[in-house]
Amino acid sequence: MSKIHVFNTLSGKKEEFIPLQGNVVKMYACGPTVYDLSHLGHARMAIVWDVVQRYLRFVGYDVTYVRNITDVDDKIIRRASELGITPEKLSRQYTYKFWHDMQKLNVESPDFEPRATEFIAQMIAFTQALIDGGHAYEAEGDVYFDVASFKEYGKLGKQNLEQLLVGARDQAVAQETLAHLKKSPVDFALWKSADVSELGWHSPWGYGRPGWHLECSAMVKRILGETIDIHAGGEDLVFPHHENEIAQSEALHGQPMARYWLHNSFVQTNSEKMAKSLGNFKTIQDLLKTFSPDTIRLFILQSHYRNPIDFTIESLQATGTGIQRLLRAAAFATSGDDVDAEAPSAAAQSLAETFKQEFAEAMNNDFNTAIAISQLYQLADGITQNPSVSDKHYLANTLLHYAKVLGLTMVDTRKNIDSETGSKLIDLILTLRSEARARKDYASADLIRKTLTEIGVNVMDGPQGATWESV
RNA sequence: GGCGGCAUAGCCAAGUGGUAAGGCAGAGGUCUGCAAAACCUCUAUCCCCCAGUUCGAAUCUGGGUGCCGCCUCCA
Repeated sequence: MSKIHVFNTLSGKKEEFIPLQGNVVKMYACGPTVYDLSHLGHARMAIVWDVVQRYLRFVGYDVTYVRNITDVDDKIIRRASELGITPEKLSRQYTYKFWHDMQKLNVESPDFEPRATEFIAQMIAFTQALIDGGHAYEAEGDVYFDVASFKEYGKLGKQNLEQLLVGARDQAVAQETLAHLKKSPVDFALWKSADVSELGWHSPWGYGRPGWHLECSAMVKRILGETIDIHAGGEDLVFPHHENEIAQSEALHGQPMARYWLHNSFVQTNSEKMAKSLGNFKTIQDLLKTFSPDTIRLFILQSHYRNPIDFTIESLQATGTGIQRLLRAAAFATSGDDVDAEAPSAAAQSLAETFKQEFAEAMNNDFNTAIAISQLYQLADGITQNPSVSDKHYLANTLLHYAKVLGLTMVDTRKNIDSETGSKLIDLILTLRSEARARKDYASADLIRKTLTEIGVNVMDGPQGATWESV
């Protein structure tokens, strides 16, 4: 089997993936700031890194996966005061909603899901250590990171410090309030002072709150250690968020913060970034009203994670139609009773082997889920074309197994009728209809079919009688 | 202004030197009382434009054009 290669933002190249310690993989993904409902963009982040950690486990790595929740932030505070509730209440509310969305989308819970407010002590200690090491300074209750003290600043975002200073100078004019506190306009806050009436904590520099960038550095250090294998997140975090994390952590520890920096691209609408600030987003809650979790997941995984996805209802619908073929082929895994009596044929075993190789090849190549999914479709064709029941069963189990590596539930939602009574009623009606058909009373038969269609039940006449599915 | 990315059929989307995966839609067919579904078959002489390197390029180089992201909170 080929080796895993990943695109590392830090080097700008695809590199072979070699964890620091043998089989152990330490992975951290930046999660959401919980001040509003999660949208399709958050779903992409969660699903992409969910698949990466699932796959790494699948090939045998001992993975510790951490995804944080930012629950202290200016936006949370602002939003809470608009709503007249406490920031804690607001963030807790949206944390629960995020968890609910994740569960619906079949995103596995991370091994650790730290919330920033649980690690304030570590953040204060981190900041103090940076001050002691000469990498940070206090100014009127704020603490700033001294960018000039970290010579590699800009290496992740490929930013030139002089250019940044030019840009920052313009910013500084607009934000004079802070400018006088910083040694350099590009210095960023580790700790921000706050009024005691606001959300905050006591620190050696007075009452205040941690800076956003510091949160991740402190939590990574506390939970995973000084050097981790994979640090992941949305591409908008490359600069400045991850750049600043690197500056803080590497200035303090003198060693790489992460071996591989992986970034997912965005979901766009009309070729424009989907974002709360632009008001063009689709919430996960909303989408789940119309589309199945598998449809949403497949839609996201059909594109490579580093390419933008242009979201349209039409393309989601197209994905939903396509997934039916996968589900039908997978259904052979459970149908048939005495299927295990015969061993799969050599041809079927060979097909399965080829499939597994192609699947691994795709995933090993920077998690190319688009290719992996196309292999799923080809396997599905192989299943429907194979006349042998035992082969179908064997291949369908392979299909299911690998679909689940991608986090697809493969639950066929089409037979969802509210109750057993309802199902039995429909079965009864269809029995009556088939009697009508036997009498060549097609007017009655068509009336029944039309009426059932109207209430969302599709009737399909086949050689073995009629079957139905609820849509 | 600086940095980075993308441009492949009607739509979505893989492919980074060897002659265009896959999905949706479309066409034809099988089945059927009809329909739907299912299943089978077909569907880009060509990969934004120009020039170059090469036996050979969608893939590499140079130059254009268009679009997007980051540089400010953002997955």
